[in-house]
Amino acid sequence: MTNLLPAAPRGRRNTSTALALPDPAVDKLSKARHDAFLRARGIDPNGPFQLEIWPADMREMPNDYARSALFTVRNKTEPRATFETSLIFHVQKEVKITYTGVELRADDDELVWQQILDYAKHKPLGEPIEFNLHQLCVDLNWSINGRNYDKARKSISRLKANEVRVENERHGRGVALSLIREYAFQGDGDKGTKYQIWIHPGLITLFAGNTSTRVQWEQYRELTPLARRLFDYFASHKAPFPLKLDTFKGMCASSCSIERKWRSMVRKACEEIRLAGLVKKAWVDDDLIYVDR
DNA sequence: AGCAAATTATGCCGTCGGAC
DNA sequence: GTCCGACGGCATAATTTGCT
Repeated sequence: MTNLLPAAPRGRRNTSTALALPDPAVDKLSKARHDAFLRARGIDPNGPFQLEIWPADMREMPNDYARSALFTVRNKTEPRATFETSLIFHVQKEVKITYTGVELRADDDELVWQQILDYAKHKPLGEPIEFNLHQLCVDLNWSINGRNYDKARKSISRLKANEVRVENERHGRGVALSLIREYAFQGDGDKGTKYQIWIHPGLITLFAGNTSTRVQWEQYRELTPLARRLFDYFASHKAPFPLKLDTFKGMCASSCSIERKWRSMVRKACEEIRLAGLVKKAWVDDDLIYVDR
């Protein structure tokens, strides 16, 4: 569905490799460790970096994001919060994510970003990708109307206006980047529909090796936000440990204050991912969420 | 009048609180 | 546990308005 994009330039038609290492103050030791990390995963640390081309019916997300509260689930009556270098909840203690910007929700931002990455996979990271809002809405299965165009515009703007800092021991160094590095559009900001987007090459760190998760897009994009986050967790593990109800609540940054209510919502989400055919079985027992894939 | 665009009405959805 | 309602976003239908 990305036929408005040119075919992937596979060759080594290089843009400046200086782009590849944007951090001016990176010390040699940390760079060496990071280079080794990339090399060990078959990636030339000098770039150019390109996402692996996953199948057209799938989308991909870094595990470090999938298991964190970067994308939240809250009632839409609750206004989006603003964060400034706030520590974002993460299931694993050894991963530290610090976020600055407007709260991103699983309801829209998560899907929009995944779709944009799908456009981006055809080119080396750092090169502009082009699409229009009609295409985006079709790919998200959002109906084509002005409101959804506006929703997409706002989402793109939120994805641009943030800083996500990920520190994971395994990476060899931390990365701080914005989910969208830069974008341009044609025409009026409120009405433009043709977009150009640049993704930061540093994002490759989060995808390097076996550190990201692929999901069946058709089913995934239809999930309710809560079910989507639940599946994010299960999908990102080969053999998922049972997840504590409370941990999952942290992962969603939910503001639900009634324990029983939370339990019942999660049970519904379990049923939903089962019905979607994404898992064999998912259930809540005592304070744990189990899955059978 | 004839048509399309704009506006309004109606009903559904997901999260969350609360009643029983 | 089930059920219902508030809330605001959304789709769709029904209706009005504006233009030629």
